[in-house]
Amino acid sequence: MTPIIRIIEAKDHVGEVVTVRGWIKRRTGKGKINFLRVRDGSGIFQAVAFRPNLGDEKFTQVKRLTTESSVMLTGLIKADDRAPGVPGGYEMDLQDIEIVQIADDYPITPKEHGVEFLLDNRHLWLRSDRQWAIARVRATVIRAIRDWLDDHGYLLVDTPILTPAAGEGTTTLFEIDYHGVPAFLAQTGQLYNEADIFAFGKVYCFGPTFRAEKSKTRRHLQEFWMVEPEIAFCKLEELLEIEEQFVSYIVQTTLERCADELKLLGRDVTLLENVKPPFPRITYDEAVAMVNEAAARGVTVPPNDDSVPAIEWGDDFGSPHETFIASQFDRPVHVTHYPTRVKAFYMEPEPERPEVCRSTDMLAPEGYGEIIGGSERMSDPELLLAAIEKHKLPQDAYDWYIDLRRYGSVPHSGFGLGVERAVAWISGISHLREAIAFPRVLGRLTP
RNA sequence: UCUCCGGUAGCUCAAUUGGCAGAGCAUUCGGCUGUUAACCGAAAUGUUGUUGGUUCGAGUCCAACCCGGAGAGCCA
Repeated sequence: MTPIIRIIEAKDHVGEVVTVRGWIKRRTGKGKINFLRVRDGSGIFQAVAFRPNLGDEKFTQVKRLTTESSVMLTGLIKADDRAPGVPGGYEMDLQDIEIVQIADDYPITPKEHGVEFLLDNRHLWLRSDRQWAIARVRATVIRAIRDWLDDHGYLLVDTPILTPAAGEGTTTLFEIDYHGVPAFLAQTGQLYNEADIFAFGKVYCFGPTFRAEKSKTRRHLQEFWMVEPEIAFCKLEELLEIEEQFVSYIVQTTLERCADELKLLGRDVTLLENVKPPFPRITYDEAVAMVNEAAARGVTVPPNDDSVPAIEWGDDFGSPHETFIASQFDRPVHVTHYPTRVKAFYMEPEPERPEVCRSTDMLAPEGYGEIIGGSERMSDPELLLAAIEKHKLPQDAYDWYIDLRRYGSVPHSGFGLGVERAVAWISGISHLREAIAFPRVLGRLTP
């Protein structure tokens, strides 16, 4: 019985006879030699089946292997510069083979496929090199998120997914039947996070969130994962520092741990190496001036090379504006102090200038858009009550939320980071649908 | 919801002015000792998204609808 190893461990077993269990990605052959590209989840390498070494009977079995057939392969691990794979450079000289199953005709071929076909076959598409690399980047990003927060005194406190009508942007909520009462899938855990900080100081929630927006772009999913830290005794300025330390750690950790995966994805990592504090900070006022100056010059932005439209002070930025602003910097940029009227009711107004609020968006470079939205929250109960009235929200639904400001209110801040947007940005992939195993894009619920 | 683009073999696409429905890949068979989307030879592959219309004749023109993609708005 030979030892069973994972492909990623092959480099530690050069000169040994071992067994690898996995799937045939592709078989190519030339007469008495066949090359098996093998995947086992940990990595990708090739096994070389050479008829004189393997014997006629086993070689005949090798030639029966179809794409995605499952096998147990035993052979000698050799270092060879010609050997492709991830990490590559090592291959198996095949000595024995046990076929677990000969796979039926596999629908996904090495040639190009359309988006619809691939999404219909998402359960199989996940087996491809590229999806494997993205899944590993995602897992690494999530681990970095949790490590950083856990190591910096944040307590994980999960927030509910089934929520009552909160009155804010109800058109974007998925409604469900909660035993005869309408309920909604959560689009944020933030309000609950605010309750949690008064009990636990610094908290985060991490889970799926739901937006029923009719958004059909590369930057939108109906269901996506978001991490939302919330911090007591924290004002906007401190929040900005936390955000950039957090994002830098995620990016640098992923660069370190997923070098092979990013290489497979063709990511230009030099653009990520810059992602270290401090990040540039501009105000909404400055951003508006930048945009309008660019609009006057007729600057165009990807993806369609449309010119940057002018903006009037007080309006929110559209995607082309954000793309342009982010393109002016070599790392993510904080844009702070948005007009109060375009932001959520709970954001703390700037005391000297209440028409703007102590909000911040972090825009990722390379057109990936807003990856973080955050703010200092309103801490005064009277101001909050007035804001709820001004936004014509049902006051009784917010009784508990106002309570938080009545029993030991403190300045506090928090933000939400979209996991798929972060993964897409770090991976350099163009569409969020590849940043999660089973994406929920508008108009699709399967597989 | 709006704007633009598309739907032809299992997959990716082609088809001239409206005139016999075609390739490559995948599949099957044969050949070859270093392949990286192998190569060479052979075989097999169709309700052209749906419905209706114009026409001697429609993949091609017209209308409606269905599905998909890109973008806008909104957001992470």
